[in-house]
Amino acid sequence: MTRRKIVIRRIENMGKRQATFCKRRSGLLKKAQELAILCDVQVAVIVFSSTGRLYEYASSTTTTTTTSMAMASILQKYRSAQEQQQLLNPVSQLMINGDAGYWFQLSVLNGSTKGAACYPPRQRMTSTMEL
Amino acid sequence: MTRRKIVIRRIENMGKRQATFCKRRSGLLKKAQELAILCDVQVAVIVFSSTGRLYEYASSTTTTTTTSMAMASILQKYRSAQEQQQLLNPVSQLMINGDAGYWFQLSVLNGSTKGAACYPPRQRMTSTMEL
DNA sequence: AGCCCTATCTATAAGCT
DNA sequence: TAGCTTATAGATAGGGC
Repeated sequence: MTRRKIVIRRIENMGKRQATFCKRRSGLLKKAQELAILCDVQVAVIVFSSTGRLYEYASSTTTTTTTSMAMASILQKYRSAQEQQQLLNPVSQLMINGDAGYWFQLSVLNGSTKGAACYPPRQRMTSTMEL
Repeated sequence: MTRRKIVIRRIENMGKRQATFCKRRSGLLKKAQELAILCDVQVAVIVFSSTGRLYEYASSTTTTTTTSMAMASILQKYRSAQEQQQLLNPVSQLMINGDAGYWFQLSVLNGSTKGAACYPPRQRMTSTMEL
């Protein structure tokens, strides 16, 4: 982007990587806010540094007074959207929404269809789990 | 940014707003991916258009093979981080993590402190709810 | 670890299809 | 409504504190 063009791959030098992280992280959050304001849409961004530190942005509405509330609202909507998608095309993904409270399992095994849906989930399903 | 400088406020013209949304949305998702790769960090972006259409990006790991899984992983981590924050400073927020399975209610009413925590949640709490 | 500087690269507003 | 073009605004790599 600037004094020299760079290739998009992991920056090996730790100091440079940290410096770039600082700059680009702030740039990303700014862009997210601009998008939300300019286009009047809901935007959520979550970033975890390699040390586990959290940076976030969530566009707010009249009913969301804090970042956490705004984020919660968007994540709620995201979960709903994922459910819709799952219902429309149940076999497209073995697992969705690993962190949500809703679970749908639909799979074809040995020529017979087995299905299960429960809320709240009793057990997390993974792609390697035997059904 | 270009032929003319613009102010960051809602674009009133619907056609222009849609066009800008299309461009900036793709720009944001690209920047998110670049940040994740360059700096080797976890990044999640969720965007909902005004019509409710979902656009997303989630940096993947060796254990996340789909976008949904990658997103789930990051949202899981986000929820954990929010819990940590809440435990460190319980009164800082009335509600956190509205879409998660953990709930903490701590509030001061009429001079007396009332607290409650339950999992899984029996009822969603809002900022206007009587405790 | 975070700023400043600034040359350079990238994103994108307008306009047109 | 999604692309294409181009001039210009914005982001940022490298370098120095």
